[in-house]
Amino acid sequence: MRFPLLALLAGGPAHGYELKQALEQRFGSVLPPINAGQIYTTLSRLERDGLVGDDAVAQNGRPNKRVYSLTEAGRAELGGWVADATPAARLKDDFFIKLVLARAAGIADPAELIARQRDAYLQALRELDDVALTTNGDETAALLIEGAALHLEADLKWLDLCEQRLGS
Amino acid sequence: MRFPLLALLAGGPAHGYELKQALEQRFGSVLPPINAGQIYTTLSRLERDGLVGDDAVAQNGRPNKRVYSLTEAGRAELGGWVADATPAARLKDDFFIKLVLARAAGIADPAELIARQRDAYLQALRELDDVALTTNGDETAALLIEGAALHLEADLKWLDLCEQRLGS
DNA sequence: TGACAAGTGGATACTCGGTATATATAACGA
DNA sequence: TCGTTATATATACCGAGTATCCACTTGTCA
Repeated sequence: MRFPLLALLAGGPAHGYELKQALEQRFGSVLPPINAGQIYTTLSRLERDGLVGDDAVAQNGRPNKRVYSLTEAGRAELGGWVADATPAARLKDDFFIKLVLARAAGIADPAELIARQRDAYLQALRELDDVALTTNGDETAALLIEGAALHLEADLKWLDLCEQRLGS
Repeated sequence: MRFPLLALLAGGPAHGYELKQALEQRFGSVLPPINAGQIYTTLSRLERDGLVGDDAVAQNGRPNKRVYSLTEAGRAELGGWVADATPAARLKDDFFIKLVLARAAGIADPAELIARQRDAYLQALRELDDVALTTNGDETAALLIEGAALHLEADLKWLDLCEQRLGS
């Protein structure tokens, strides 16, 4: 959450609510709704770390708006994030851990686990197709969906592999 | 962490240190080392939730060992975990968010970002190959590595897609 | 033999991401 | 005018993960 907020602030000062809306506008059609609280807690951490500054703007009647802007340190931090490649991670897989441990404990048939998981992935793929139909012209959403589909296809291939190895 | 511990306890009562060793034995060759603290905090949460019970075992000189075992509720919870498919998730992608926001803020060239990310994925693939050479005969590790490789290949395909769409 | 590392066994404090919920007020339509 | 939605922020809480500390035993090597 830190860096997305910094990236948005690179476009100019903004207060929490604006940042939330900007994120929802860009990703809201496919990503789960953002919790407002997280925006504010993250902003206060960024401020604590000296990456953003805070100007209070008085409003009639309402509580003050807090307008955040990037500091030089924040701009540098953001530059580093953009310059560095995003780490790949992704070695740990929840289903695989379940498969291995459930087999070891003798509490499930691996073949059944794999079959059920395959059904779930296929179902998820179909749901992605449905979502894709509702996002007319939204390039960002379309790409996100295709990325998810590619990952699901990789997961399905992996299930096949697991089936072969564990069957033999 | 909760369910893996429950799954291990399905094989019989054990104390924290044994659970840590069991996990490391199965996954240690490829997954990052487990922090012991997390085992104990998770066990205490499981106990708070009534999923495991705790017998203190006195030891000469040392502090007591705490031997945990599954309760009926814990066994039921574990059964539910095994029976349900693991959710797919994976719509949110850190690199993609970076790509979209950095482009919008005008602080990076999308083509460059993609090129750098591709290099990083290719490098990660090579590193996976290296790790694969060191895990002779460990079926679990081999599968985990092949799964990671499949995901990286999906990521690479996705980068190609992003390049096409953003280039046009 | 004496020192130092490694193993056994456990606990606490802290950070971050995420969720839920509380609190005001304004605008707007039924 | 009454309820809903939008504006705007804040706090409390949880789980995952990391770092660090404690205490005692065993092995090992100079």
